[in-house]
Amino acid sequence: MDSVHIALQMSVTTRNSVPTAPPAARSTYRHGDLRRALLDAGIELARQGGPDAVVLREATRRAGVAPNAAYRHFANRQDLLAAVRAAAVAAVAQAMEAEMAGVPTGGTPTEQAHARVRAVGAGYMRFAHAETGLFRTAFGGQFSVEQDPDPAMGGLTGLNPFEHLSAALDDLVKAGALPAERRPGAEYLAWSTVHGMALLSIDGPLRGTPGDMQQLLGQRLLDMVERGL
Amino acid sequence: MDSVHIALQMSVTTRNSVPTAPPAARSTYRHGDLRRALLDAGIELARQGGPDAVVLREATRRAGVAPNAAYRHFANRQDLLAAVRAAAVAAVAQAMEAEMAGVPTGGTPTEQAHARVRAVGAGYMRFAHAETGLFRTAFGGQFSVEQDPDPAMGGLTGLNPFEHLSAALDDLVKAGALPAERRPGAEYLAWSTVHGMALLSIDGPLRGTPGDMQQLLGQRLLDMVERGL
DNA sequence: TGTACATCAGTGAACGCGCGTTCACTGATGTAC
DNA sequence: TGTACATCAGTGAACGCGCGTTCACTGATGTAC
Repeated sequence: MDSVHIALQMSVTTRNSVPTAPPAARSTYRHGDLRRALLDAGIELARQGGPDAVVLREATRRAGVAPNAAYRHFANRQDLLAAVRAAAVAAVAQAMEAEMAGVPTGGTPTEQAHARVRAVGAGYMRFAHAETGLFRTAFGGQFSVEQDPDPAMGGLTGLNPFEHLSAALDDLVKAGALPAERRPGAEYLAWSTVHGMALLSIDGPLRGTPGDMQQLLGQRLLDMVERGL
Repeated sequence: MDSVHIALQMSVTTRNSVPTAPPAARSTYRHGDLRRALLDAGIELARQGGPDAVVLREATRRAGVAPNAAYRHFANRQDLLAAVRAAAVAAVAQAMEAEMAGVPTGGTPTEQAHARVRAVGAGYMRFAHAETGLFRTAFGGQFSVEQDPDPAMGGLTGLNPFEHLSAALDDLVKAGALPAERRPGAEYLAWSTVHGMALLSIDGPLRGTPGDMQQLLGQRLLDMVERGL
């Protein structure tokens, strides 16, 4: 979980950013980096309340700026939300990367490949649990991630979550652990599975279930996918 | 698809209802069955626009009644929405029942049991596709269906969707097609899978995909579950 | 190096919106005698 | 069978809300000469 959080911080703060101006009681007339400040505020809102909580006026309030100032940097509310969404998707990608970084390097290529697929899925579910609001922002409403990939949605490796999954499945084929004729469309089968469990854990009947219980169910789910694919 | 639609109509109109008063230009001061009219209007709104479209004022408008008249029959907007949700969940149950009714009666108990599980899953996904707005209302936001079952959420058999799934899995065990030690929690694995695909088809990357393609993917998904459980 | 000026980031005030909900009411219904 | 009355379903008007967005503006910045 902490790795998830750290990954997120990195995506939010470290990436391509001029150092942010002091957030409280700006003394200068110009803000310095209002776009970044609004985006950060939007991300924080999304984190706490999901996409619907990304409210233009609240973001400007937090940035200490008049409501309409936002229109210098975003075309409208949708535009801000899209930027927040991209950051949220990128954070998912980083959660996957963090999970993959923990995969032991030993073992046969087949074992490695399986471990990577599992890491991708586990990262996805773990993120949903640890950063519910952002997960909802990324994948809760309408979304598409696969074609015309937006670089802003990539993690540190530049790959977005869908691309991570695809790559892992390709490896599975290369390692001979997945028959090539079953490869096409397999992303959607695997993704469905993990996506469904994430949502059941967040919104559905698994909401109250303790974390380690969910962890366990998640593992069984991944077993099922591994066996069933 | 048509079976889904018919099932829905039944849940909406036929069940436990006094015949609805003529919807246009009421002449009497009293409405006759305003509660039912508001519920029907709410269901129609949900069907077209999901849960957020269930707007109190719009429902009263459609019923030809002053906005505050709704408060004679529902405590508030939430209360109306909950009633709509129950109807939507019941409609899902009926979609499953319609699908199960199509299962051929021949075959071994094992084949039968497998076919029932598949029918439950297929009904769920088919409903999501055919009645997107209602599906979102039933299972799009926060929901729980399993404990303290609300009879309003049952289909014609009285079972709600979760109970249908549970029963089908129990049968699988009885038929010897699922080891008993794997039974606990299996609902959540199966449900996750199908739930995820439903949402990916509605909101996600599979949105544009033609129906028969989705049908095919759905079948592959069910294959995977069958093999993996 | 100094000054005039264009640029454009942020301001202040205001708008229209539709919503959920509350108030004191009115008029139809059905029940008690 | 007829009348008085309690009940309560639906009315009409109004409220406060926070939102997104537009307008004409002001004041700091950096560039051209």
